[in-house]
This record gives sequence, structure tokens and C-alpha cells, in this order.
Amino acid sequence: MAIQDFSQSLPMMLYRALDEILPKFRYIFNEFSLTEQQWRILRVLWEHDRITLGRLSDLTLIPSPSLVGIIDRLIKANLVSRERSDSDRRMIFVVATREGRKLEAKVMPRVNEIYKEIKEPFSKRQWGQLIDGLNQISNLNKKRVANEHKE
Amino acid sequence: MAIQDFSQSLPMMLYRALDEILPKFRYIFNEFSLTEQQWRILRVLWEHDRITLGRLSDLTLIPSPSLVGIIDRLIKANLVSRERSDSDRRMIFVVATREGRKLEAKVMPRVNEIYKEIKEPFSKRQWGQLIDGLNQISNLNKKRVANEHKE
DNA sequence: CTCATTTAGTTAATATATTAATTATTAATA
DNA sequence: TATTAATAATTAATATATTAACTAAATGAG
Repeated sequence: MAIQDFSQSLPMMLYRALDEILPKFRYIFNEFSLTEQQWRILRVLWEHDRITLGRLSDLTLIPSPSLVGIIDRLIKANLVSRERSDSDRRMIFVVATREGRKLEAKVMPRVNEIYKEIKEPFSKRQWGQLIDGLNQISNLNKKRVANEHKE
Repeated sequence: MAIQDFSQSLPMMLYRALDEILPKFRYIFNEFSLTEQQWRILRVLWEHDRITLGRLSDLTLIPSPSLVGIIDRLIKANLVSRERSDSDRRMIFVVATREGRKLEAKVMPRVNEIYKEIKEPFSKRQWGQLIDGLNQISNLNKKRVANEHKE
């Protein structure tokens, strides 16, 4: 009890949860020849007409060095395109192509179905507690910083 | 509201939580020239005199094809060794070397310190709910299978 | 305006993940 | 026992992650 069980540590629990649910989604992505990361990018693009690489990295949690290659492959698959910003020529917008947009109607229903399946055995309260707890973990630093600023 | 917010989806919440806490640990691992995966393997070996690759893969959640190379590099660093089983010559045991064992006393206190820091802002009840929720996610299939077996 | 600094994106080197195929060994069965 | 099927580990090919260094463009103080 002194040293806690590794397999019950928070990082391993998070990994195991992902390990449990991701394969269900990947199975769908494979049908559309998408990788999980490609999916995440498209998923964000369906909510944004165009988005800079930096912001895309923040929203997808894909590190920018990885993003470069992933976008390259999405372009090769004719699902997105790159457009350099005119106002600030350092920035690059990523935009979904017509084909990229068409995928939404095909993939989302399948994904939503699986998501519902995962969520189903939880009560609304349980699920909320889980999400809250995860949110609290994700905001550990921000809260501390916010508190520091208060004084 | 019809389609839920991507950034609040369970997978992204899990990723974000990992993204928040892992760098804190990696900072320590780097001081000992360990990668996160190498750490996970050592962490398990400190609780097992020897362990087969298959079981090591289960406990660390590192896929076995990855394990091969990671173990190679741990051997090169003189932290573990491979020993083929006599009873079943397909199996290979991984064993920590003297040097590998010595790391425990150096790394664990540092890691425990960070872990405590992460856990601290949570009440015991909150933390328990989080762990329970994650456990429930990780056991989604097992429960269903168990229920199916009941009949 | 000029130079130092910051910012957005990229490149490079190495490590790991994913999926499928392969090898060696063991178990199972006719 | 000869064959076939299952298992443990590995290899191969491609994609992604991590960390550091780098380039080009924009910002900001003097």
C-alpha cells in the first residue's frame, strides 16, 4: 500500500481507457481509409471553414511536427488543401475539399453510434462526474496560474 | 447540441488529460535518460523478478512489436536482459539488471512526488469517482462478456 | 528605420504505434 | 505419429510522437 499499484495509477488508467475505446472507432476509420489522426483533423475542419495549423494542433492535440506530414497525406488523398494567409504570410490555413466535406455525412453517423454505445451503460450523473474529473485534470495548471494571478 | 462538441468528447478528454500530466513525468525521465515507455517497463520489472514479453505488453500497454525495439535499447543501456524460457522455448523473460534495479530508488521518489502533486487538489471522493469511471470504461467489454456468460 | 526578438511553420533524428506477415515452437487431433 | 492449428515473439512497412534546430515573416524597442 505504501507504493501504489502501477496499473491503478492515473496515467495507466487513462491509457487503458483509450486502449479500450479507440479500436472501436479505428475500425470505422479503416473502412474510409482514414487514420485516427486524419479523422481528428477532418472532424475539426467540419466545424471550421478554415483553420491555421497552430490552432489545428491545439484542437486535435496533434503536435505540429506531426501535423505537417499528416496534412501532406490528407492533401494527397484530396481531402484538404493548404492556403497561405495574406494578412500574415507566416500562417497557413487548412481547408477541407469538397471530398473532405462529403465524408462527414458518411462517417459521423457511424462514429456517433459507437459513441452512444460506449456512453450507454453510464448514468447521466456518472458520465458527468467522469467528464468533470477529466476536465479538472486537464486544467490543473490553468487553475493554479489563475489563482496566482488573483493575488 | 445535436452533435456534441468534439473537444468535450471522451477520447479527446482522455488525450487532454494525458497531455497535461505526462510532460511533468517525462521531465523526470529525461534526467535519467529514460523514455516514457522505458520507464513503464522498468516500473513493472521492479515488481516482477522476471516477466514474459506478452505479459509485459499487457501490463505496460505497449504493443509487442514496439516492445521488441524498446527492450533492445534497454539492453543496450544495460538496464535489462532477455532470457529464453526453458519450459516453453517460444517465451522470453525480461529481467532487470543490477543497474536497472538501482534506478528504482532514484526515480520512484521523484515520480511519487509529482503524482502526489497532481492528486492533491482532488478530494478523496472526487479522485475515487474519477478512477472508478475510468475503470468502468476500461472494463466495458469484459462486463458485457461476463453478462453474456451468465445466461 | 534597424536590429534583436518573437512567432508560425517546417525539417531532422530518433523512438514508438499500427497492421500484417513471418518464424519457431508447442498443442491438438485424426 | 504426422499434420494441422494455435501461440510467443519477431520483422516489415508505414504513420505518428518527441525534441531540437532551423527558416521566414512579423513585432517591438531604441
